Amino acid sequence: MSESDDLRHGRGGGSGDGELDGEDPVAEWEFGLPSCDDLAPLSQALIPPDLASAFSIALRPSRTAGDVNRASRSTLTGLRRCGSTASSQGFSTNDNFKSFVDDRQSMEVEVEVEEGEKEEEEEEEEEEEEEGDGADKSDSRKSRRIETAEEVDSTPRMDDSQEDPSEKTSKRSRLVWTPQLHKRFVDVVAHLGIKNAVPKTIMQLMNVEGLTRENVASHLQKYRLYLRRMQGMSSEGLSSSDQLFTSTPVVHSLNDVAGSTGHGDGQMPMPTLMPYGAQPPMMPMPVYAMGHGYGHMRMQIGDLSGFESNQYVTQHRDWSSNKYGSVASYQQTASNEKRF
DNA sequence: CCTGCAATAT
DNA sequence: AATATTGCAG
Repeated sequence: MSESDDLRHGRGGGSGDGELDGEDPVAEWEFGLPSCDDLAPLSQALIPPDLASAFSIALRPSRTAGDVNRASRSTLTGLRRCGSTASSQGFSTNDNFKSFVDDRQSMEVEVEVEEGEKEEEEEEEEEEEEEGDGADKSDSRKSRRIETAEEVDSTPRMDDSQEDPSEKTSKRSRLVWTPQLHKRFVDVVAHLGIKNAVPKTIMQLMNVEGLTRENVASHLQKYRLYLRRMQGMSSEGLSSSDQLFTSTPVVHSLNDVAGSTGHGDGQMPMPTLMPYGAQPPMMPMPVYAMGHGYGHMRMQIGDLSGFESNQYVTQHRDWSSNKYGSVASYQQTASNEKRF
């Protein structure tokens, strides 16, 4: 109990905290999220033409405007949530948020159907780095379900009969934290800094339709536990005094210290301190690390500063159907939080 | 009211 | 097993 205090930095009280009210965080939020970079060209075929032809796969015209548009027709639904919550907290920064919000349906949550089994989830997210020079990268990746028909429709599916996208009263089934969703979560958290990384704010910044504060809170709780473990281990071997100094380069408390730790790359934010080979036998944190079938743990960078494009070296195309355009670019000023 | 966290439920 | 809920303390 007492130990948990380090995480709570008294922000509760009342909403007022002054921190949120300020413009600082808000300003940073603007570029906070991944967007253009991730923008995986939906209109782009997932498989190279040559490869496709090699397998006699007919490349469909690709999902262009049509499909994309289809996937994004549920517009302002996201606004309702953001709007209401925002106002309740005095978030009048709509202008800034607008960037995200405006993009509305940036990402739909996926819901698990309890009785019905789970069909395939989203597609893959292969490591499409642009190593260019490397060239030794054969495309012999795993050619998974290549033609996953439409995927992202929109609006979370409820278990079966409960459909009331309007508002509450609808029992959202369990939310499935897909790697994409988690990534978004991590990105937001990482760039919010421990100070503002609270459920409500995270939820708002993630701007995922259907995401509730509870969803985030629950996930956040788990995420924190995970981080704690990591930190605990890494600092364990070192002199305990380091902890006292809180100057440990690691993600000391969450990821506010060196903004660099944030975002892994879809995986967990690995503290820069931990050697890649030093991974514990098995870290429980499935969803992100490998979750369902995404067992590839590619590099876990760990440093990268920021939100720039760096983090996506390994994988792009994330929240599939969303066209971020306005948000544009979190410049790199993203020195993000910390300080203060 | 909101957060964080453990325990507990599904 | 992964999430959701609940209860409690701040």
